[in-house]
Amino acid sequence: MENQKRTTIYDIARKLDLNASSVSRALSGKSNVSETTKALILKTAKELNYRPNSMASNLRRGENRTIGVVVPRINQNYFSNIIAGIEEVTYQKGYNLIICQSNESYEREVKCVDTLINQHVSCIFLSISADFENNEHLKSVAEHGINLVQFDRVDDSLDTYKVLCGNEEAAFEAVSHLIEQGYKRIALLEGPQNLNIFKQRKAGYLAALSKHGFPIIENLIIENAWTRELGANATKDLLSLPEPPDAIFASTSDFAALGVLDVAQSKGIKVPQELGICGFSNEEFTQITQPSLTTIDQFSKEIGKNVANLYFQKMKKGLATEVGKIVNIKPQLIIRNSTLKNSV
Amino acid sequence: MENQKRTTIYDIARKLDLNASSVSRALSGKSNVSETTKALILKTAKELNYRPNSMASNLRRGENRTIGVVVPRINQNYFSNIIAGIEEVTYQKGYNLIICQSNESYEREVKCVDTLINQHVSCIFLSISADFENNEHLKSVAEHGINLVQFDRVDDSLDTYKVLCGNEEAAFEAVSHLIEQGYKRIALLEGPQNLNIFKQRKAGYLAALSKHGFPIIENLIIENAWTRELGANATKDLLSLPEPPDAIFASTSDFAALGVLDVAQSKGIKVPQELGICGFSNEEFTQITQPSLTTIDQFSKEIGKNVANLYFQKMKKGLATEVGKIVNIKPQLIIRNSTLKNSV
DNA sequence: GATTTTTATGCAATCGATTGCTTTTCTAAA
DNA sequence: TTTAGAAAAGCAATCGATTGCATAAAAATC
Repeated sequence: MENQKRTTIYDIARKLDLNASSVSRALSGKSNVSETTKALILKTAKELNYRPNSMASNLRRGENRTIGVVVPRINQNYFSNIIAGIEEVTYQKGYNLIICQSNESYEREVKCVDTLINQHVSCIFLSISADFENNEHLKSVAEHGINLVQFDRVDDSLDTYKVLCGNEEAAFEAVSHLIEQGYKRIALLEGPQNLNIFKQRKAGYLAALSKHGFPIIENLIIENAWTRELGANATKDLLSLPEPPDAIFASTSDFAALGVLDVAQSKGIKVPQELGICGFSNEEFTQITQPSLTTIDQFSKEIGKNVANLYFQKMKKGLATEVGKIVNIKPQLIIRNSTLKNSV
Repeated sequence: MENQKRTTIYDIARKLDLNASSVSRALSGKSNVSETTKALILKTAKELNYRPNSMASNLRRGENRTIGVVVPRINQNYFSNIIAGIEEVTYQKGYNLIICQSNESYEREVKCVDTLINQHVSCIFLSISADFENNEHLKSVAEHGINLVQFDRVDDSLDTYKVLCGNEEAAFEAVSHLIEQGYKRIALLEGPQNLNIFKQRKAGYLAALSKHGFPIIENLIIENAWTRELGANATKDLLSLPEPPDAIFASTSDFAALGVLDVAQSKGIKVPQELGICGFSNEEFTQITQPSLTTIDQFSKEIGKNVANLYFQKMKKGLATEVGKIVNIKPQLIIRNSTLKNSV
């Protein structure tokens, strides 16, 4: 069963005493085949259970209707939603997706990109890994004539198409909201600063503080609190300060915010009255916690769609003007109970 | 930039005044090339920024180190974890993944399988869509000499490799647990019965009832309550019965269980004292709800790994004995507060 | 009926890498 | 120095589909 030969256009041609070229033309709907033979070819193709060999036609045409996607983690809500968004568009265009995950490892990211280059994909959609080192591999993509769309975590130094998520803006809004609610000492849980998204979020935080004339207190800024556990640890540290914060902006993720909530609850600290909490990403669970968590929705599926559309609508058509190379998906602050100090 | 030619083995051969076959042998590490020329070839390959064209070599070798995966939805925790598990194994074996989602549509599932067949993938890993109609497309996979591993939602009538999840067993355990906790009228939220996983869960429910001498009450079995909303609606109906249930087993998903909890809370019904709730899948949020939800963990990442290993360890090596064609991943009942009537 | 135009089909090269077979080159034994 | 045997390199076919060009057949025009 394994080694049976698949029928090729030659098999069809032989059976009908035709030339393979006619078969090819008939199957691809070209005009220069008579209706009768065309019908005959289609019929026997079906009879012989013929399937085109995309490897052969891709090779000949020098085009591969396939797009490679590289994300840090497939099974992270944010990314799997982006992929779903991408898939929605590419499927409808008849393109396949090859999906790779870098597992947040730079080395692996490079390998993924390499395979995709070898595969001759038409385009690569990529979001860089947490331990990003340099962009040689990304340059290499362009050198091999492959398009590149970066999204979310991008390398700014490269002039490629990008889909960004207004991180700074969102952080600014979130912190402003906390200030408006009357919180006075707002802490920040920040992510690895080699990723620009985290830099931007920090920048938004700082901008909001300074706009409202709040001092920047270094003690209230905690590095690398990315997970639930790290968020919890950071919170313990923060709350044992002589002057603890009255709000924590977990700019890394909702998971970190959940860690904050864990600690607050175990210490009997009232949220939002004594402690405001704001997360980032609008994970499903944020509306289920008690109290529900204020967070930022990034419209991940939208991002995915935009990434794919950027390729199909701009790059592929050669509309490579400098205008519109960067798309910004404005995130939205979702205000929930965990920061509504005023309304309680 | 788009239309630059990529360097081929011929370019390398020409530059070194060699034949392409030597270049090919050198690059693929074959023995019959002298060490000196080999080194020379490797050097110039690097200089010319050479990348092998997998389309060409796949075509020639008649083998594509690529595996196709078809799932109902990419962005569903359960499936994205399975994919992550699959990817872990396939990556390490140097295989690529082409990922497709059927969006629970039979028509689309067929199309996905078709493209994968055209792509000449080595194997297809598939979980069938909710509106499954027939298995013609799956038969067709085998007819084209492509391996098939079904997982989770499988078509039993086909003799393929399978990874199953002990649904009946799990449901049996869950319902037995409810009975042990003293619940007397246990309702079932069931999923579309054309998917055998839901049939099996129902069977487990019925078996547990009958083992403990409980009557089967048709009114307490609600069809097709798959989402949070449908789960909520079903709960409203159930609770307005003259003799309402004192426990609800949401065999469809944790989302349905969440819908149950929503209604219970809005009606002021105490969980678990007045109403026990059990979900299915161990979604992240189930440990966050108040009370936390009893559910069933399916070890989705494990399932993915097993699917991939089944292919690499058994099928590929031709160990296609009838033994071991089916792997069962035993799920685990996670008991949380939503069903602990006794301990309160 | 002859000629031009259109349409249908065939031929052969091509995409890039692989591989069985042959030829050349080198090494080592006689 | 000759020669058997091994190693290295070349030749050419192949994988399956596509496509420009040539030829044959049919249709349209005069």
